[in-house]
Amino acid sequence: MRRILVTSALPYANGSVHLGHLLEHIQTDIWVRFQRMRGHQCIYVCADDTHGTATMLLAEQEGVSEEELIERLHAEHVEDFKRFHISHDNYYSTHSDENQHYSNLIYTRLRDRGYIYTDNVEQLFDPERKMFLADRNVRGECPRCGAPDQPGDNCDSCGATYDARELKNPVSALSDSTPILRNSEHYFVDLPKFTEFLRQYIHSGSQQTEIANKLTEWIDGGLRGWDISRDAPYFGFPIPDTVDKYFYVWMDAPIGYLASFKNWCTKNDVDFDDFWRPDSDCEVHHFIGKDIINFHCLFWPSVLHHSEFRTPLRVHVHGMLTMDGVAMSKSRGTFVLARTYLDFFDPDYLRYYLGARLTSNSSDIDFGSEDFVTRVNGDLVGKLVNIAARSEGFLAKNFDNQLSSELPEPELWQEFVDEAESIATWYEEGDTRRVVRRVMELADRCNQYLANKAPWQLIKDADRRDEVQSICSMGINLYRTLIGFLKPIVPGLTERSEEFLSAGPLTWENQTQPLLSHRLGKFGRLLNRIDLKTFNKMIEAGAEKPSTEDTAEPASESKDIQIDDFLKVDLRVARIVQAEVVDGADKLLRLRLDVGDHERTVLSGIRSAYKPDELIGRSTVVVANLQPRKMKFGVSEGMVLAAGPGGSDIFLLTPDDGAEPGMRVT
RNA sequence: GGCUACGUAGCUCAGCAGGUUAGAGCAUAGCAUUCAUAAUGCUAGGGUCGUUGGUUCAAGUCCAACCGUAGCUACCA
Repeated sequence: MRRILVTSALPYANGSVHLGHLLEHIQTDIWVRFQRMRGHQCIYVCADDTHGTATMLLAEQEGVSEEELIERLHAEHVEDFKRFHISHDNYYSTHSDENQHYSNLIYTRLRDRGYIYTDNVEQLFDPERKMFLADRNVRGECPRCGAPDQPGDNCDSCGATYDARELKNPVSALSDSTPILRNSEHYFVDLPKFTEFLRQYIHSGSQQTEIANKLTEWIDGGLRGWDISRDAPYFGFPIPDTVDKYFYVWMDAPIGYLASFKNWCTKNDVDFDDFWRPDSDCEVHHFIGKDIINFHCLFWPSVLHHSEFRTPLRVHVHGMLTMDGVAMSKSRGTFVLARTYLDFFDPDYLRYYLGARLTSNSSDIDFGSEDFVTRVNGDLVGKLVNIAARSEGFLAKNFDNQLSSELPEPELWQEFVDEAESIATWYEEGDTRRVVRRVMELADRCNQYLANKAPWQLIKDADRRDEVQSICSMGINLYRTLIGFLKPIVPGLTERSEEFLSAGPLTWENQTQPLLSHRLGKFGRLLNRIDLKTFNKMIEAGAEKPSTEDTAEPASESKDIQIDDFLKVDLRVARIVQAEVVDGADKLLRLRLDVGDHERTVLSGIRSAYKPDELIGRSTVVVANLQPRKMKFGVSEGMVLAAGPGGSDIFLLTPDDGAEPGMRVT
C-alpha cells in the first residue's frame, strides 16, 4: 500500500469558490479517489490562504475583523467544495497555530543556516494610510507609452514591465494620495544559493517536462533573492526577532499544506514526520495551476530542502480555464461561482466534462457551453446510462430483477476487464481525457452488442426468453464495469448506480468480477439530460451588473495627445499593386498593397470615388499596425488614408515622388 | 525581443516509439429500429495533416527555416 499525501493550491480568502478553483479541486479529487479505490492510503488536505494586504483591506471595507472575514469565507468554501463531492480530509486555514509554528520553524532553520539576509528596499509609501503600497495598489502613467491609469507592475496598453517607482504621476489606489518613496529593511531568502539544488530537483521528474523546461529557463536567467517580509500594517505572522515585520503571504501559504496535514494528523493519530522527514518513503503530490509554478517549483522545494523537510515527489500542473474561448470575466458573466453553477446543474456534469478534457499536460482547458451540453447528453446519458436503462427494463418486467447465472459472451466481458490496467495507468498519469474516451468507446461496443442481440425481438418468442435474461445481464454487468471505471470522476452517479446494483461499493478489484444470479435493486432515473438554455440562464445569473465605475469614460483632461501617442501609429508608404471590386459589396474595393517587405490586402470603402484601374500602380499611405479586421467579405489588414466628406469626394493621400513602399511616415 | 507549447475534416480532438487506401466524436445527409431520458445501430460526403526545404527505401510522425496562434517573461494576491 502506498501512503500518499495530496494537496490542491490554497484558495484565497477574499472571494468565493469559482469554476477555476473547481477545475483544480476536481482534477485533484479524481486522482485522490482513484488512489483510494486502488486501496492506497491517500490523504487529501487543503486550506484557505488567509494572509496579506488584500484580506486586510477587504475586512476593513466590510467593517469586520480579518478573523471574522476569513471565518465566514472558510465556512462558505468548505460547503461549496463538499457539494461538488471534493473529498478533502482536512480543509484548514493558514491563520492557525500549526501554520505559525511551522512558519517560524522553517524561517529560523533557514536563518540559522545562513540562508536569510536583509537588504534595504525603496518602495512607494502612502503617507495618508501610512503603509507601503503593493504594485497593484499604485496607478499612474506608463513610463514607456504614457498610457494613463496603469498598475504598478506592467502596462495593459503597451505590455511594458517596469518597477512601480518608474510610474509617472503615481497615485495610491487606497487613498488617492500621492505616494512618496521610503526605505525599509526587508528579509530575503538567498535563492541563488539553491541554484544547483534546484537544477537537480527539477530534473528528478518532479513535474511535467514542459514545466521543467520553463523552470530551467528561469534558473538560467539567474535567480534573485526572494523578499519574504512585509511591513506593518499587514495581516499575517510576525517574523521572529523582528519589529513590525511580517511574513509575506506567499511564504506561509505553502506551509499551510504542512499545517493542515499536521492538524489532521493530530486528530487521526498519524505520524506527521513519516510523511515529511527528508528520507520519507511516503509520497507528497501537489496540484497547482501554471500561474504559480515559481512558488511551488522554485521557492517551495528550496525552502523545504534547506530546513530539513522532504521535497514534494511531484507537482502536477494544470492549465487555466477559459469560458467559450475567453478568459473568465466578471462583467461577461463567465466568472461562474460554484454556487451559481449548483443552482442549475448537478456537480457530476462538471466533473465529467472537466474529466473528459483534462490531460497530463498543462495546456489550458476551454469550457465550451455547447460542448458541455453535447458531452453530458451524448456521452453520459445517451450512451452510458442508456445501457443500464435499456437492459433493466426487460429484467424488471420479466425476470423480477434477477441476473442470469452466467454471462453469454465471456470474450466481450473479458475485453472490458482487460482495459482496467491501461485505464489505471492513465488515471495515475492524470490523463483522464483518455480514460473517458476509452470508456465511451466501450460504451459504444456495448450498445452495438445490445442492438445486434435485439432482446426486444427475442422476448416475443417464448422459447428464447432465457436468452433475453442473459443478454440484459450482460448489459448490466458491462454497465457496472464502465461506471466503476468512471467512479473517481462521477461519484454521485456512481453512488446511485451502486444502489441500483445493490452489491456494495465498487472497487478496482470487484468491478472486474461479474455479478451473477444476483438480484438488482430498484431502478430510478440515474441522470437527467441538460440543455443549452439552462446554461445560458446560469451565465445570466452570474453576470454582474456593470458598475458605473467601469462604464464611465475615463475623464479626458486634454484633447492634445503626446508624441508617444502619435508614434504608436505605424504609417507606411504603400504601392497599390492590385485593385478590384468586391463582389456583393457596394462600397468596397479590395486592394493589394506592397508595403516593402510583404504584400497585404486592405478592404477600403472608396469605390464611390475610384475605379480599380486608376488605382493600380499608385502610391499611398497605409496604417500598418491596425489590428486586422474581419469583415463580411474578407479580412482587411490595414487602412489607407484618404480625405473628404464621402461619396465621389474622397481623395486618397499620395506621397511625393521618390517615396518607396515600406518607408515609415514620421 | 527571448523562451515554451501548439498548428490534422465545418467544430473538438486521437494518431504512443516514422511503414499498406490518415481516424473518432459532434454537426450534415440517408437508411434501420423502437427496449431505452427524441435514445441506439448502419452508411455516406468532407482533410494536398500551417508553408518550404532536408534526412530516409518510406514522414502527419524526425531535422531546419519561415508563417500563424496561445502562454510565459516571475518577486501582484
